Amino acid sequence: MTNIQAELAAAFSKAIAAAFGPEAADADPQVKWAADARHGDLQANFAMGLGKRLGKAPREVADAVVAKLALGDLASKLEVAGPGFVNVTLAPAALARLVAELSADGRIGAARAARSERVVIDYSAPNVAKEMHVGHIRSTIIGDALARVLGFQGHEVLRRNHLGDWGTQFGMLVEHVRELGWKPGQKREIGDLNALYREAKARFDAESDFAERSRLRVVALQGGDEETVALWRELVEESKHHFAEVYETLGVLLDSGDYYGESFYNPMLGDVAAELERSGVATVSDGALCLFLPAFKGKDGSPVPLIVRKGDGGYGYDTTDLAAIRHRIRDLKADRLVYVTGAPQKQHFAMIFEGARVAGWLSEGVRAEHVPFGSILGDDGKPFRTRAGESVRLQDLLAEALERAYAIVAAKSPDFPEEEKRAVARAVGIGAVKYADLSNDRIKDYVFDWDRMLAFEGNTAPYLQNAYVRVMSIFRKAGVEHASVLGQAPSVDAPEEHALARHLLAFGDVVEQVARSLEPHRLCTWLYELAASFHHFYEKCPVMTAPDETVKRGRLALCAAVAEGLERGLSLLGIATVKRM
RNA sequence: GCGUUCGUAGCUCAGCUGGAUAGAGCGACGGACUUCGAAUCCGUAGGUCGCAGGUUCGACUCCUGUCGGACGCACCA
Repeated sequence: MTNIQAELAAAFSKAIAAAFGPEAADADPQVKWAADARHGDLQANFAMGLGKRLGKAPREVADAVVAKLALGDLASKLEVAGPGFVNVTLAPAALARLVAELSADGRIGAARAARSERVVIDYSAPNVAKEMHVGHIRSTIIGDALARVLGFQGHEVLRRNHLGDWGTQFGMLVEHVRELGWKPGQKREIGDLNALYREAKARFDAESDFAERSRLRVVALQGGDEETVALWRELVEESKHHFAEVYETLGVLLDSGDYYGESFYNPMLGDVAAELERSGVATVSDGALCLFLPAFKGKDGSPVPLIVRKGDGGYGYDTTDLAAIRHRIRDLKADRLVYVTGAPQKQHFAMIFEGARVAGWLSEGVRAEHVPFGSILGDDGKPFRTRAGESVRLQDLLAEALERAYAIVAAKSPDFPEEEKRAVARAVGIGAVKYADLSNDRIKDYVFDWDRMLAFEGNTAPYLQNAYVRVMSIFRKAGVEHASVLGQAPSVDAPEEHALARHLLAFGDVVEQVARSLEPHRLCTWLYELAASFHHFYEKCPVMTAPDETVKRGRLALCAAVAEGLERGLSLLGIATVKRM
């Protein structure tokens, strides 16, 4: 499959070298998709910069390059405009051929990565014994989309769900359930783990002797005491069932094979500390083993360390994260490490990465990236909470999404069988929640608004799903399977057809952008523009009543490519499509 | 105090590694259904891109300063 942007860039580079010799050959041709249809399909913006460098007028430079340009039959029009932009309009035959190719290759023309990397992606990370709430939703949804996109590119994606399943709070929790009479291996209905946690916490704060027993219980847990460990394990297992339900509802890739909680790294902590101490990278300060990083300063201007080993001999999250990064680089041999956690943890991960570099684990050839995201706000601009001021349980949120979507489907399509109503409600409701989260630039906070995310207007999942439904409706009407016309030449003569075809060609570039920037909203923007462009076509270019059979076949072929684009694009975001709704 | 991050139309947001006259949706106003799904589409009005400098042929984009919001800064994740 040809990437038209890359192809043009190569042709321009050649022409630049031919026109101005080797000293100009390194100039970036700056081939981009034209933002405005009046400027053709793609534009090359090298002339202004190169003209400056060569001391020539930009338009002269552009003319000279265009004279050397060999595009074969790709372009129907080349023009030098404005200060020296070179506008390229794709030839109909070439455009039709390219769209036919991409509709049939199963990838909408997106290339597989030149080199398959092993990517460890860390996301979701709920806490055991606490229910998942909105705080976990962004990491889960964004991480899932990134895992899908990177996997689609042909990378080997290792999902890591860094569960909060270890630490001092488990001393408290295990002690509490033990005192409630729990015995390992008993059959029991656990019910509300959250409530157990709250009870334990309340006792911990109120009863000093319980607090003391809890501290001893932590020691027992860390020391491997059989009964303590067994009870802890049961609590963890129970939580995993809860997580699995949420992931099932949400439709994300995470499964039980992806659980690598903090406890997984626990056995490595001592060795990590020993290694850092032995190599002299970490030093003792105030009784704690610390890894000081001069670039990170605290309130008083003195360096803030990573605490490798606490003063009491225990280990905190710094050590766990150091152990995890060492393990992922040294043992898993990852090429790329991706951490999808909230923006407040930005400095923490910058320190972990710097610490890993100082320790000699993270070196050139391995990329470590934190993928920060903002918080979810209510319509009052404050953190999204229930009216009672509590954090919203993820289960409740998803249940409401399904309920609201079901009400819409029931109202619009009352004749659908019950089962289909539910299936559509699931695709639309869950899709709306995911898309609302993914379609904004992730670094920004975003305002949670049911009505907006479930609307059929604007940049929403229902709008995109509906566009897909309309495409499929055409095929239903035509009595043609959309898959049967994939690979056929589309009609690209009308301006709306041309624009739609051109937009499809950019998919591969968009996927690459998402994989590089780890910003899924770029794919959302492409999808929204695809749907909008399809609607323009839909208004102006009837398929069933096309002027002749050739145009009709060409329009069906174009529709099939659009269907592929919508379906594939949404699936990379973890969002389902339905054939009617 | 230091650092990170955000500030684009009344509201919610795009604007790709600086590129042409800054784009959408909602809301407002005005249109389009015996015609492939009107669950949609088209048009009009609406912005000194927080502010001030700077770099550049060219700045919403980069740099400096400044104002406003959010967040972070040693043994909790």
